[in-house]
Amino acid sequence: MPSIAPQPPAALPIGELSRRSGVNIETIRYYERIKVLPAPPRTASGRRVYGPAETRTLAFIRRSRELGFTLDEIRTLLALSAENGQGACAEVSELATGHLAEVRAKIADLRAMERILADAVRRCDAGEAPGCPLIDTLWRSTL
Amino acid sequence: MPSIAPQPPAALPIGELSRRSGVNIETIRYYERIKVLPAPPRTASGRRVYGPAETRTLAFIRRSRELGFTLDEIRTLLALSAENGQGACAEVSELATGHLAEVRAKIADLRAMERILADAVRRCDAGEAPGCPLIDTLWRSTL
DNA sequence: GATACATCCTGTAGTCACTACAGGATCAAG
DNA sequence: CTTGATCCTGTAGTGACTACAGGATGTATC
Repeated sequence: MPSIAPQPPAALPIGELSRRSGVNIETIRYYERIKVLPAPPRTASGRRVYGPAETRTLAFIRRSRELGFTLDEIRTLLALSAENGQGACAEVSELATGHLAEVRAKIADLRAMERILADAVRRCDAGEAPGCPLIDTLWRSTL
Repeated sequence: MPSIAPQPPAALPIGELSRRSGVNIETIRYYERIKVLPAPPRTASGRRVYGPAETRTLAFIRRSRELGFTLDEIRTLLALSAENGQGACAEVSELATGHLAEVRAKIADLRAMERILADAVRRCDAGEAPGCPLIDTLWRSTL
C-alpha cells in the first residue's frame, strides 16, 4: 500500500503554494530569481510545479525571515544545512549569535524610542500649557 | 553690545552643517529634494548657505528620525508645528500614539525572535547531538 | 468549438530612506 | 597657477519586497 504523506503535497502550482505557505506569489518568484529558492521543474507550457523539496525550502526561508535573518544569511544557512557536519553547526551558531546581538541592539533602540514617545504623548494628553510637549521635545537641542 | 548666539551659527556651507549635525551631506540634499527640509538660500555660484532656521529644522528632523518617525510623518509634524494651535497638539499626539503602537508591536516581534534565537543558540553551543538544533528548528513545520 | 475567466508567464518599475558614484564647477591656499 | 578641498546635478544602487503591463495558458460552461 502507498504511504500517505502527512504534510508535503505531491505537486503544486505557484498559486496553491502561495496560499498554503502564506508567501506572496511575486515573492516566491523573487526568491527564485535571487537564488534563495531552487528553481522548480516546469510543465511543458512553462509553468512552475512545486514538489515537497521546494515546498519545505520555502517554509525554511519563511521561518528564517520570521526570525529576522536577511536573505543573504538565509542563503548561507541553507548551504550550511546542506553540509550538515559538526563544523556547520558552529558556523550556524556564530551567524545566529551575531544576528541575536543585532536583534538585542534593535530592541534597546526601540525601547529608548518607546520611553520618550510614551512620556511625550502622556504630557500632550495631560494638556500641558503652553505649546505641544512632543513638538517642543523635537525642537529642543538635546533629546 | 551684540548678543552672543548660544548655539545657532550665522551661516554654514553644507559640509559644515553636515559635520555639526551628524547628518550626511547627501542626506541633507535628499531631504531638500523630497521637501522635508526647506531649500536654503544660495551664493552667487549656487552653493547652499544654511542659516539658523534650516539648521534647527534639520535638528528637528534628525531627532524625529531617532524616534522612528517616517519622513512622511515628519513632514506632517513640521506642518503641525508651524500651526501651533491647541488642535495641532491633539493631532500630534494622535500621530505619535499610532507610531508608539507600531514601536511596541515591533518590540514584541523582536522579543519573540530573541527568545527563540537565544534558546536555539544555547542548544547549539551545548552540543546537542545529532544535527544542529538551530537548523532543525528552521526545518521544523511549526516555529 | 467558442467564450469567459482564472491562473500563469516575463520583465520592468515602484517603495523607503538613504548612499554612492560620475562628471563637472568653484573656492581657498601656497 | 596649480593643487586639493569642497561643492553642484543627476543617476543608480541597496534590501526585501510589491505592483503592474502585456501576453500566454488552463479549465469550465454553453
